[in-house]
Amino acid sequence: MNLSENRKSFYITTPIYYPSAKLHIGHAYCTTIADSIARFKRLAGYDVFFLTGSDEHGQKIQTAAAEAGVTPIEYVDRIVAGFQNLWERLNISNDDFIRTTEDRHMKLVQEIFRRIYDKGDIYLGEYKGLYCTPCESYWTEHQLDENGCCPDCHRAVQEVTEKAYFFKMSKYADRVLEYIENNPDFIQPVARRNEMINFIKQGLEDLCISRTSFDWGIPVPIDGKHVIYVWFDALSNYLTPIGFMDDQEKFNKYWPADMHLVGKEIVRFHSIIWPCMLLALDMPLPKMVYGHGWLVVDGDKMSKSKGNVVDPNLLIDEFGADAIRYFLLREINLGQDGNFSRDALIKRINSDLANDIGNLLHRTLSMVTKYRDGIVPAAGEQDEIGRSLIADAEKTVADYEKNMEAYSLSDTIKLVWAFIGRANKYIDESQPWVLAKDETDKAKLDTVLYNLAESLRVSAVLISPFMPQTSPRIWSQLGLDGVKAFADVQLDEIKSWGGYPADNHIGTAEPIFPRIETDEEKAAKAEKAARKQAKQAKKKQQ
RNA sequence: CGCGGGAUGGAGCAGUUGGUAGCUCGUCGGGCUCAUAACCCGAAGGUCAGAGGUUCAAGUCCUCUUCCCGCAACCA
Repeated sequence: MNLSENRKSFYITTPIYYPSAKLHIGHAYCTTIADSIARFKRLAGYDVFFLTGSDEHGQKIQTAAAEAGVTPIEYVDRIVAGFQNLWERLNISNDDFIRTTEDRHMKLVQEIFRRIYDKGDIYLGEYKGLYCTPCESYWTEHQLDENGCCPDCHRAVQEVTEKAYFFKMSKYADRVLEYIENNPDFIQPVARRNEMINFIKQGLEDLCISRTSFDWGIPVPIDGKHVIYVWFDALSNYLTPIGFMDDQEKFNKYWPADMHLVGKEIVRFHSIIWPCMLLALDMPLPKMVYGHGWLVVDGDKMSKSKGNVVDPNLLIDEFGADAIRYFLLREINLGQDGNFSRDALIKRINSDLANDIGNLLHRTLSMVTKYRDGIVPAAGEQDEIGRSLIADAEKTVADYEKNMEAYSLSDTIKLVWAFIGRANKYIDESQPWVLAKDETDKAKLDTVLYNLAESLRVSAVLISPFMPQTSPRIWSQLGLDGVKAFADVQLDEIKSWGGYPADNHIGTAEPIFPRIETDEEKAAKAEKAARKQAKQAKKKQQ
């Protein structure tokens, strides 16, 4: 019998991003969160499906492509290649990448349109909007500039009416409200949930789902003059790659989704419009919509006009993917806005990555080399300090799982780093350099070295959802490649102490995170060190 | 009174069902030398935006005020 048949499934999605421009650090943030959760779930033994993609239709794309002198599909092909490249560089482990321009998706959208139409929940009506003719765009009243004109070209807009298909969303408002109220965890965090409840209580209007003013979209199956407008096209992406049209078994395994991770500004679409659509299709609703916060840059909202948009590719070039991932996940509390700054990033890299875990690995390997010719000995009897370290490790793994199941990523990372700190302290407490001087302490030193190697093995596994590149490097330096490929390691394997094989030879040691020093920092550090040395020299003389 | 979020030691943040205010960085002092001028210990520093109220007890609940920030039917 195949064990995998019985595994619990877990389906997680990010929004599909709009390729009108390059992705920025905010997109990377969202996708990194989803990736870390997906990786954790796999580590914990779940059968995971992790989806991201791109939302490629609409007026904006059509216009941008025309300006660039290419066809819309040529235009999006190029930008979407950039998306995929970024995810590769960030080590995003998505199981599929959905593009709304793909055949498989267009067929699905037409199918659900037809089903809901046949049911009588779609009707032809009139869409009234404020239209800017030169820009060929509709605007809402709030989007207009201070003079009530087009926010792009600042010319007058006119109220225009066009025929459009509408989805009877109002019909499902009560049922969605009921679902939200009966499922406290459906919308996270709670602040967003309250907002949504309020919003529905104000009453829902029917939703306009087609346009005739542009044609870069999926044709309405019953009316060639119309293309399907945004929500039916975009939200339904979550159904396409898991077999809605062609693989019922797969579909049943993964639907309903366990988690739609979205930015806070689109919580409404995912927690109201999307459930209404699913109800019209007589389908189960997703278990959770999680609205994460936004990144502000040095305290300012990121925007093109401010020119402070952060390009994740440049950050990866400079600091590496894992450092960026670590910073985003550690520094920002899921669900709240968070601040991104270069200074804070460098501080985190130096203190947490270089000093704490990097140096723990380095000093451990160095002692194994120096005292035991590169072989991690079997542990002798554990003394009290050793036992406390072990107890700490086991508690850390248990708490880790609890926190990750609750999606408290930042708290989880703090827990792991508390353990790394504990291991560093263990070295000071047990003073291996003293033990090394006395042959009668041989067994004690063996135990210390073993405990450190094992602590690092545990740590490498714990950090792997967050830093998927770093873990295998630690694994390799610990000499574990020949024992087991890191990719096959499961969380269960660190739940009890002693998994590091005794008498194993370590690999080649090299710093995993070199410190990043600006010139000023270097100077300040040098000065401080000099002062300290002078003081110590003076003391010796006395 | 459109809806909502935030205001906590120099900086960035935690504070679960109300019960002596924590973390990281930085600063200062000490220890150690295996290590990436790293690591470990200790200290200083906050009347928790302001005012009032509930309570034996409030950063935590209620009211008001001030300031910042989102959303307001396609900016993650």
